[in-house]
Amino acid sequence: MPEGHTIHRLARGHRRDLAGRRVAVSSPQGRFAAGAARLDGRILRDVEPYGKHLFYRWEGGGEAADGGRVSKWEGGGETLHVHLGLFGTFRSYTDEAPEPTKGTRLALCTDVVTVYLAGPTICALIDPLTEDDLRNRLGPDPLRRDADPEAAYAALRRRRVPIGAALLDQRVMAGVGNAYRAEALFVCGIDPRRAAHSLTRDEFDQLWETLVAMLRKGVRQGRIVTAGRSGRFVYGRLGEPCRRCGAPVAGKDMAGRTIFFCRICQCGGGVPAAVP
DNA sequence: TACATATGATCAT
DNA sequence: TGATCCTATGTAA
Repeated sequence: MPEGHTIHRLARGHRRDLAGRRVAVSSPQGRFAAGAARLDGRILRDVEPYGKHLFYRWEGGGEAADGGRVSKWEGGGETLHVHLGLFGTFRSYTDEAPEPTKGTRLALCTDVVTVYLAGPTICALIDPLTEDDLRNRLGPDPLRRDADPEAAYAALRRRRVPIGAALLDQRVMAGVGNAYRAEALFVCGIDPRRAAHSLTRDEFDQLWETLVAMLRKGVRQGRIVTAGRSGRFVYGRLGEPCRRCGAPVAGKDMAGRTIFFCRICQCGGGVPAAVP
């Protein structure tokens, strides 16, 4: 589930349900017990998405358990950082919440909602310097208004890897995952095996616009729908007929994951498919 | 019960 | 490139 659209959608929902409210924070599984104790009972100020990362910001510095000794966690600087990785999932319950599953790392409860987080790659408190380092390593996020596509273009021109690999590199742009890289390259008629730096300016512009449109649609719909009412062009369709030309969809390992593409429709600078 | 699988990322070699 | 970490779900046995 988690590419950038999922993260931005979660941020919206959590901002709506949790921000401005006092939150009971716990870690049923126990692996985030210390962090949860730091946050428990505080008011969530805001939730910010960036690429596949979520940042939860809290009011106040909390009452230090050790009686007020200044630590790096105090002073209002701590932020909850969540990255879902491949397996992470959030679940929200507005009615009665079920018992958390065995792997529930984090529980956030307000008077209106209970949120469970299981399986994240990252669930940790970070200080501002750590957050800076992290964000400086991320390329522009097509879903953010402040995204600067020039930075992504410049990064692509420097890469000596295939464009299909470069799109998964979060330093190039943040938020694109295995499904969107395949779908966007298909729509733009770009062969994923081409060198990243070989993209023309026009090709890059079209690719960026396509990703912005696709990701936004994903946020609206809560799932990745790129072809027609409920389908996808190539992602996960190995061997099935291409929706444009009928040739079997190809699969190839690229950057450790399978890239799906059409050898006919994406032969270099092929004719672009219709943008959804 | 066991296993395969999944839209991610890091670290070691 | 391969090993590793994280969890839930669906299918096979």
